[in-house]
Amino acid sequence: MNKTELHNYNLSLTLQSGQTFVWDFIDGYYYGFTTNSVIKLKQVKDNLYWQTFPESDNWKLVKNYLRLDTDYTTILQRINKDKYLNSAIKHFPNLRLLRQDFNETVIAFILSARKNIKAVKGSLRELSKIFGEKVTVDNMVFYTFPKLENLASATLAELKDAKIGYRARFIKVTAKEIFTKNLQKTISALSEEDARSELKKLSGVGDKVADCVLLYSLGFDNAVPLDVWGQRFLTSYYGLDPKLPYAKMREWIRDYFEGFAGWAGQYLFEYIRNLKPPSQRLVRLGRKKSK
DNA sequence: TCTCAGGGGCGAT
DNA sequence: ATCGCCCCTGAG
Repeated sequence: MNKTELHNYNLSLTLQSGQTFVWDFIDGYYYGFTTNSVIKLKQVKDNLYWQTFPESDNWKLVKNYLRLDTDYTTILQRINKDKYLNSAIKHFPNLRLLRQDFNETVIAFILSARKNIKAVKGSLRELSKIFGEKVTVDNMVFYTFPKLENLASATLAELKDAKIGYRARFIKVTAKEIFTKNLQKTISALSEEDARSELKKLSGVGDKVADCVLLYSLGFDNAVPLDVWGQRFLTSYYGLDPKLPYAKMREWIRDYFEGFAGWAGQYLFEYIRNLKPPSQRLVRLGRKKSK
């Protein structure tokens, strides 16, 4: 494998942090699938061992994905402004944000609606198995992330084989929309506000999913996906009214963290999900009875 | 076997 | 702005 230096980067934590669903930890290595490649990674202290398949040695892909061109130290200083962030940073040192492919991010987070992380991972692997391309690495079979044109031309029944339920229609319509209009290119060139607006026109994409794409793919550090957990830390830690609409909550946290709310949100997300302080009762959010 | 929530979004009102 | 519903899974 190739080897390069890697500083202030917790690869394991980052790849398991819920911003991505495509990585598996097998025999000491992380294997992740993307549109054209499977990536194999391992961190040993300040070194990164890496390889790509079937095209080998694609450093550009790895470097871009891991978002190594980031002034992490400065960002940490900016967001470390209260006891919650201070504690989160201590518990989850060197947690980073990735820069994932646009198409992959849109598809993955459309799937995440009303699904848990494990279920999203399962569905993505099913879709890849059905619509991706087989790649054998270390005598194991992986499948590349499905291309949009394949998802767009699939039948709803085929898509539903991936256990994605009502999201099948969203995936099909949005894949076709992005592919035919080349939206990856046009949206990538927009400002954060305009990009959010365009993203929300896509089927299955609302505020939360749009913010995921803005932060995890397009690199807008101040975009914050406020899922149920985000709304919980805002109400539990910072005293926001649970009834505040999404846009108001977003406005508050963006104002508070001044430019890097996305990073702060990622730390707080890990913190509240994994530590769950016993003193704090989790707020129940907007679940209606369903029969 | 049953209940419940899961990193929401859509469409009707 | 609010509300019922959407399909399915994993956990308890």
